[in-house]
Amino acid sequence: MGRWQPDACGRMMAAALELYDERGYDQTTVADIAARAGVTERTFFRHFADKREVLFDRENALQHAAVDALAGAPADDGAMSALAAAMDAACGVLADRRERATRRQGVIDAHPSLQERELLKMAALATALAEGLRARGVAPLAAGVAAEAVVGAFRIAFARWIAPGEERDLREVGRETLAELRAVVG
Amino acid sequence: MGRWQPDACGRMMAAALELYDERGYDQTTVADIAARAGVTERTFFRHFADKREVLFDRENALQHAAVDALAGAPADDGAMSALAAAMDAACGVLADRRERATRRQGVIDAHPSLQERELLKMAALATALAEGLRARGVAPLAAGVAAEAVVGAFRIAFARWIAPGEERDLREVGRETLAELRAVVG
DNA sequence: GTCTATAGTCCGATAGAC
DNA sequence: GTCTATCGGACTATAGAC
Repeated sequence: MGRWQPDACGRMMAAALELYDERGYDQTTVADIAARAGVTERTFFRHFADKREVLFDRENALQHAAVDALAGAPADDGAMSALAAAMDAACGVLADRRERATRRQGVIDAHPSLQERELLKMAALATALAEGLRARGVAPLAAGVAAEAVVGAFRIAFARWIAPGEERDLREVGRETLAELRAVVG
Repeated sequence: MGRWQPDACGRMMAAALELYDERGYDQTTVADIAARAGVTERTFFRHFADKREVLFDRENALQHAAVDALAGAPADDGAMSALAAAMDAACGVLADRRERATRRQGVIDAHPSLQERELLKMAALATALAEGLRARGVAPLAAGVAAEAVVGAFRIAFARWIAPGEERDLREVGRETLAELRAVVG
């Protein structure tokens, strides 16, 4: 065992979520987070680009799962079928973390800066999915609008899933939301 | 004539766009903008919440035009027809400002912070349109997914419109993009 | 690990319009 | 007088530079 406690990154992420939740984002300084995680301020900024980024998965597990599922969908599936598989995969990543996802989203919803960062991540997801569709031979314009629509549906499905009283699995809510998208747009 | 030159707000917005364009967002300080506009730093922050906000219309003309058009659509129009009217109205607001819109978007595309802010504005637009649809009697879930999809289409239409070589009116590009959305999702 | 620039806030003061 | 807009300076924290 080395000089430092292991998993400084994970400790900072946990400390940040706790503090943002307890006393609010504005009332929490990076120094507070670093102190609770047992590191220095400098270490925080070596791991995370800014105070917001600590709330977001640096591995981008959600995006990778979605993009992989898209690429793995049967070649003769249409754009929407492939996107449905991607959405299912994305939902699967979060499905067993409802508790933590709810707390995290509460923090994000409470501060516009955090909402902005989340929207940027979602936009990156849409861009990646559109790229994946084009790689499957979908026309560029169709790929763009379909990816945007499905990511929008994902955001809504997620919001419904963490709402009080919702008991279903995220994948089920996602499928229902996607069906609604087809119904209302088509 | 008073002690101050009129339209300090407009001068700051113009100065900011010029400076962000000329030397980049990071290389421009609020003091630079204030100096070029002939005001002090303090005055800048009285008008704009932060350094990013100066690039965004405080009147929210786009959102108002879209929401008004949505409310004014025939009562027996479905969600997508009403949203098409809203999109057309939104396109109309920008249609005769292609030059300025292109320059502004170039600045935004060059910096993630500005993209985040823009995405927040778009999310607000989607929320407002979803609310407008619910007021028209559209079911909440359908209203949400339809509004998200159409705002996504609007963003793509806008990007295509300002692309080099595109000669058509934004409204025409918008209608085509919306048709593509219906085709690929339905 | 230290140092610094700059974003952004808070206090109050002041000058003009009405 | 009230109302609104500008200005001055001090202050903290973020974020990047050295």
